[in-house]
Amino acid sequence: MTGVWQCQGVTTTSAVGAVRQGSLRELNLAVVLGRIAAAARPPSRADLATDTGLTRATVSAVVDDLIGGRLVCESAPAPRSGAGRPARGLVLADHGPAGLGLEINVDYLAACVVDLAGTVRHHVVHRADLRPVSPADAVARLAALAADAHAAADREGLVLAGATLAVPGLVDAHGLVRLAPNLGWRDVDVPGLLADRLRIDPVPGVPPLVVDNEANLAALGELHAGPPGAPSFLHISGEVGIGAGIVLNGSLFRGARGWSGEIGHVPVRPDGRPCRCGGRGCLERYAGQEAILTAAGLTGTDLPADTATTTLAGLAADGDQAALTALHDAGTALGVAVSAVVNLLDLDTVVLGGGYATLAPWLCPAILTELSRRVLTARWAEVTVRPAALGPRSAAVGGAGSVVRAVIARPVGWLARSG
Amino acid sequence: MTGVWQCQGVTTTSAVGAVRQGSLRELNLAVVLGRIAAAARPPSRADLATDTGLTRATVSAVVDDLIGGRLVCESAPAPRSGAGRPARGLVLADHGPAGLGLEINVDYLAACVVDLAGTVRHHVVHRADLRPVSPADAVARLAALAADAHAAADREGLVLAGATLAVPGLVDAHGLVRLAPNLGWRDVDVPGLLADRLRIDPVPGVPPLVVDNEANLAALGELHAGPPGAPSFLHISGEVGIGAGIVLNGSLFRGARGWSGEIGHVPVRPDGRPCRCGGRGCLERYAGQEAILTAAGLTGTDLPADTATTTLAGLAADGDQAALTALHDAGTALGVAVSAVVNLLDLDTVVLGGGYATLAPWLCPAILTELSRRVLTARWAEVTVRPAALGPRSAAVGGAGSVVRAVIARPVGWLARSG
DNA sequence: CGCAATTTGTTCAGTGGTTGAATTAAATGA
DNA sequence: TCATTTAATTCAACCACTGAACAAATTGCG
Repeated sequence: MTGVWQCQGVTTTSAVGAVRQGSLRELNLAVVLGRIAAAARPPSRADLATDTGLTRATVSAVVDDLIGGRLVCESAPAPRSGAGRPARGLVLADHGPAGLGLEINVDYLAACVVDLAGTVRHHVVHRADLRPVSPADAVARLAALAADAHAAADREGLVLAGATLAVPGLVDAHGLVRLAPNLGWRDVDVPGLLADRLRIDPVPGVPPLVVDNEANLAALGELHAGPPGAPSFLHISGEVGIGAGIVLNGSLFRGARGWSGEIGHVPVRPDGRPCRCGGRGCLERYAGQEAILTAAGLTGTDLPADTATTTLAGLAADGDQAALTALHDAGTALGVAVSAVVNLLDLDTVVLGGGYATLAPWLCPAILTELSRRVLTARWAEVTVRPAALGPRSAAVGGAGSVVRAVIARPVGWLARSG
Repeated sequence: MTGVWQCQGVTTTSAVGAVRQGSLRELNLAVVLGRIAAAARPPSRADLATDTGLTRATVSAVVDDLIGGRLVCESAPAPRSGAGRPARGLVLADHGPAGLGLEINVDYLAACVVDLAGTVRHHVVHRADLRPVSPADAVARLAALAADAHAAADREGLVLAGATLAVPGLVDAHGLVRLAPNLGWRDVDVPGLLADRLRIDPVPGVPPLVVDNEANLAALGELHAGPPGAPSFLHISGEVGIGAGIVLNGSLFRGARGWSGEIGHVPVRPDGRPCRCGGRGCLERYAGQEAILTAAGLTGTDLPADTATTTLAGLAADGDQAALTALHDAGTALGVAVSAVVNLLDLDTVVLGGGYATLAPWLCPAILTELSRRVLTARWAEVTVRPAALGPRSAAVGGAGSVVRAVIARPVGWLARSG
């Protein structure tokens, strides 16, 4: 008896819709555009044909549609070795659809524009303490930043296809911010306040405004910034609270209600300090921004959070003992929580984002120590812990990126819109 | 500005292969068969047409292929209300392909046959302490059970399309059992020992033998036994060790290397009892079978594990204080670990399987108490904790089910095989 | 310089599979 | 008995992919 032996079964094709006649072209448009987006260097039509298994004739037809829709451009012919007609490289258009990324956080507002290729074409961060500001006022200020971003996009020949707003809290399926504890918000209808001010010409299949948790979007940003593929990793955002975005097999896992990633209340000392969540010994009480700053003796200085983090990093770099101890202890607590996650999900990568991105050099050793002690499979397979590629404040960029990914995933919507 | 407002972004179409001409029919065969499998009552061709969006003509053609391939049968016309030609109901064939499920566990062997519809057509459990038995001998005994199952399938007109073997340990991508601690196995090449004895006529697209972790397969069994849909839940198997199968959006999540679900070593008392994994205060030390039995005063009785569990359940039912306390404490430990998982993944359901299935009535209250204390979103959304629908020892059934799911997910393989 | 070799991209008749409308089939109800 | 209603099939039309042939553009060798 011969056959291919494999351990893991076939992944069941999750309720894919039926394939109608027209869906055929629709799907192939998405496949070809996806390959162009994922390719390391500009592929030729012939490359795409061998890559996808389609014939060159089909690929040419599909690419013609994509070029006609201004999603793809022909780049300068790549320098080729060997004989034969030189290939014409295909790249994502730098003047087509773009995504608008927005963020409301505790101590800043942000807006950015990301083009199809994932390049950040515009990015503005506006520092301000938003805690004393009403939701309506905060949204009004954000709308001004969004208008600037819109103008910048116009100047660069980009068309905004949708917007994504990152908030530090729980968001329900309708975009309602159910709870943003560190902002003091509860049941705020952000889409209702913001939607009419954005003036986005809707693209079929692309939601004009998505509101999502900041940690989720930062994880998405990390996903798109990294090499193509379907990685699984945990992205931990250390802001005032601690949130995590979970990327599994290349897509964000949001949980049954979109509220996944609440790692801040994993117990790391079950009989430890009481937490405002009602539990005891939650991670947030040992590795949250406040806990670290207090342990390092930086409390009461009334610095903005990001400045305090930078100060702390500076102290640690200078060898300040209190800072080093505080960071080591926080790293240990993080390590306990992360070990549980890695044991459960068998992840091979943990990304430190938000404030942790800056503090990563001093957090990593303690985290790795805990991982090697507590992860059952540590002997066979390494777990990588690294700072976020996009650095802190990446949620807006991740959100904008998710808009263009939506266009790339279903290009027909865009093509139908612009004749 | 109008449009659909939604919180969560579009799920990116994960690297789907290109759609060739022939794939069209291939995909629609899968879609239609999937709907027939998922339907609550036998659907008619017309039902399928409105359901899938295909035309009735196309559905008829597709269904003809499926009936010709003996995957689907016409059932007796369903009693219809109202006028009109009565519909002919379509059901999965009870004489077509079937799956062989096998299990090697610490104290029993099992083999079963499951047909397309998910009905268990044959099931044999052979009790034996496998710890003193060599892997080769254990596989030889299992092969005898498998031969019986094969004969039973033949008698019922079923054709085995593939086999799945459940083992209580870590399995790598090649089917190698890297470590089965409670069985004392290490780096055992089970496919090499078993494959040639199974005599399975391979079906294209269906792996002839899959080896997987027992907890994963039990979770798959639970998934298929439940209502159709794409649920997310955690299935906890309490055997000698504690394993978990994680089902996310209707598919099993296996992790980067297939080793997800190691919940037994989540710390629930970080400075608690030392564990053989090297950590301290692991869940297994508080809610593992040994820990519970010891706490209940049932240790040293040298009973087989399942008998001991039944005995314990009997004592608890009779109000034995030691048993009740032991179960309450185990439930509390489980609740701490489960809370962490629920906070992280936002699951709405936790299923108690393996030995826990029997003990669920006494474990649930303590688990629910911890959940309500520790889960941040508990106020908005309930978490259901329930015993496994398939009961204990469901891994073999789940494995057999995963074989038929593979056939349903890609029926062309089967159709190509049998003219 | 010229020509074969090579690779890219396009053209075009052919085909598979879906489409939509018309038709047949089989029941209910007035 | 016949109009009404719903189910399923038939068939010409059509859409998008296929495969082979062809045109285009470059390298390399004599």
